[in-house]
Amino acid sequence: MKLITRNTDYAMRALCYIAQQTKDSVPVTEMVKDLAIPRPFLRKILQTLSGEGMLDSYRGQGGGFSLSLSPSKIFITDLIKIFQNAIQLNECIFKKKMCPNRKTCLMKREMDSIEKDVLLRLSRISIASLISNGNGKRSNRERKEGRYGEA
Amino acid sequence: MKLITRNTDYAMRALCYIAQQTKDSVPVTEMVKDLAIPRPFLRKILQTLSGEGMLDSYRGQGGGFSLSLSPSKIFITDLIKIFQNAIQLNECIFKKKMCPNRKTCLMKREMDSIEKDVLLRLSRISIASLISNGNGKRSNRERKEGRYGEA
DNA sequence: ACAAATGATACTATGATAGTATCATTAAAA
DNA sequence: TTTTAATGATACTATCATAGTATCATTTGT
Repeated sequence: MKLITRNTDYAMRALCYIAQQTKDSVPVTEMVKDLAIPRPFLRKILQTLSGEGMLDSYRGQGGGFSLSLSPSKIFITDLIKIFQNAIQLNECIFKKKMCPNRKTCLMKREMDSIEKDVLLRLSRISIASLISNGNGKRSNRERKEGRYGEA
Repeated sequence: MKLITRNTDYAMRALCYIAQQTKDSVPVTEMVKDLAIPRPFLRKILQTLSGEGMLDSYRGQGGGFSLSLSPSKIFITDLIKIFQNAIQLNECIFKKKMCPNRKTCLMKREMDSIEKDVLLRLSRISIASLISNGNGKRSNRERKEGRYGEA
């Protein structure tokens, strides 16, 4: 019963990471050093994000990836849509077989409502809201301390 | 991204079914006729429910299963606990690596909160609330109409 | 030319979920 | 007392989404 898969998880981390860099573009090699993500997997994920228009990519030496959108305009639900087939918590498990005296069974109604609520809440979490100072750039102090603190 | 697995789903249906019968005990053979669940799978599920103290079982000819508890005291979260290892929607995916300037990252806080809310809501759905008249017994009219209506 | 990057794409591995199979035991009924 | 219809226990197999790997082609700065 997981809400977020690795794909989505890693994508979030990578986007946060890129958002926090000052460079024009960030190569995979650099991300792999800081984020604990297998290189080929991360590569695939970034390619997907690039294909989906969330990242701009630059080939060749000195190339890498940069955000196509402002960190405040990238939401977790966007990533879930890309990496997790269905955002469907239920699929009318009773298929009209149960709850004979109701137009729509309580189960389905509740599940639909829960799902709607979960998605609404996830849709409010942006990349910007996940990084420290919220402006998408990492402060010098943060950069100097290296990696991400254990706090 | 499923909240409810087949195990849980089938268990719910079976419990609803049993709750709606007037007999003292309901054999698998009978359930299989009405519910669209593979017999050996349903058997396994019922055995589990029996082992967990949610069903009483009677062996031998004329045997079967009956509810150990009132339908109003059996909740979906009970079944999820039995059949779905973790009721955990997230597992602190950032593992303290992100959100350097916060004691607890927004992501984790939000996910925990969402999870709590989902579970609270699921914990309110009882077997009784899923069956038509709520008293755990099927009316004669309902029984006569056979199966479960498409309404 | 070389090195360092992404693009495209096919492949493998793992694990949870889903489902099957079989033999043993019980108990009512013929 | 034998048969039959039920559950108990338990081991096995199948499927599928998730997770991850591998490789060759292309681009581009030095």
